[in-house]
Amino acid sequence: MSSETLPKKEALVREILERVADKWTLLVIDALDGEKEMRFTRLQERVGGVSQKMLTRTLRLLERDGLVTRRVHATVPPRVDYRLTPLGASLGEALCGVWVWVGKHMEKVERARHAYDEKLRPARRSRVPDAA
Amino acid sequence: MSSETLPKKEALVREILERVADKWTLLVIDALDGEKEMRFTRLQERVGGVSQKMLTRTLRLLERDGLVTRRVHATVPPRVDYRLTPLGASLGEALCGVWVWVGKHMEKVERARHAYDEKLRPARRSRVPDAA
DNA sequence: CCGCATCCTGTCGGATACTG
DNA sequence: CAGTATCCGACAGGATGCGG
Repeated sequence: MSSETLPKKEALVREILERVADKWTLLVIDALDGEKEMRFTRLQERVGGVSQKMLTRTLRLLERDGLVTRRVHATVPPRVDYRLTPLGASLGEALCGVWVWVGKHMEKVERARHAYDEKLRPARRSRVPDAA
Repeated sequence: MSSETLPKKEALVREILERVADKWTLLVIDALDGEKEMRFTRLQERVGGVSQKMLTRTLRLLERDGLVTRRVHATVPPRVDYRLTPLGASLGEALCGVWVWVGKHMEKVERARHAYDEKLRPARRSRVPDAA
């Protein structure tokens, strides 16, 4: 954890964090995790709700970062298989802790939210800036 | 890890993940982690690069989720202290694995990126959709 | 089937100015 | 100091249509 690292490394850490912390990346890694290989369409089903545009983009970036491999079969109709690299799988492991946390504590979070929202019921609603 | 949960729980997990996975939340949790309490401005310095608007919003959402407490001192000039709740600290622990991963593997990621970018040098640049 | 190109919208998020 | 209010540009990301 923690902070005072060299600004160079610091910047890179942040960049990678922001890369991984987008809307779909974690879900794609999760979907791929534990499987040998998966086709594009199957992956899209497993993730659920992702457009093919975003799935494609997400997979390309993961491929670029060396976390996922992309294998194109020269068949017709085309078939493309994705799988985690060892590096990607190791990230999956690291993320596992977060998944466990969410599964374990999400009800507390839900209760906290309701309590928070209740408390400012009558008067000025929404202390969260830019919220509707 | 993994998938086949009830769609209800599944949705909540995803929502919380998406909440945590924004540009600043992880960095704020990290900055707060291990400290007892921190003032708004100090926090802003530690995170680095965050506008007060985004810091405020991020903190409000964390407060709503029960991960952070907000204490206003009725002094002049005003003073507001933020700190992680036990729940927030436990999330910090879960995230620790991700931090460690990034610190450990980011050089491999960098090398993978360069290799990827090199490989499609001459012809059609950028296989990543919507990239410049 | 996979994925690229285009269009279009909402939201994210920075800059700035103002208040208690 | 710790916000709030406003403006605005940039981009994430969905929908659709085409192409190999």
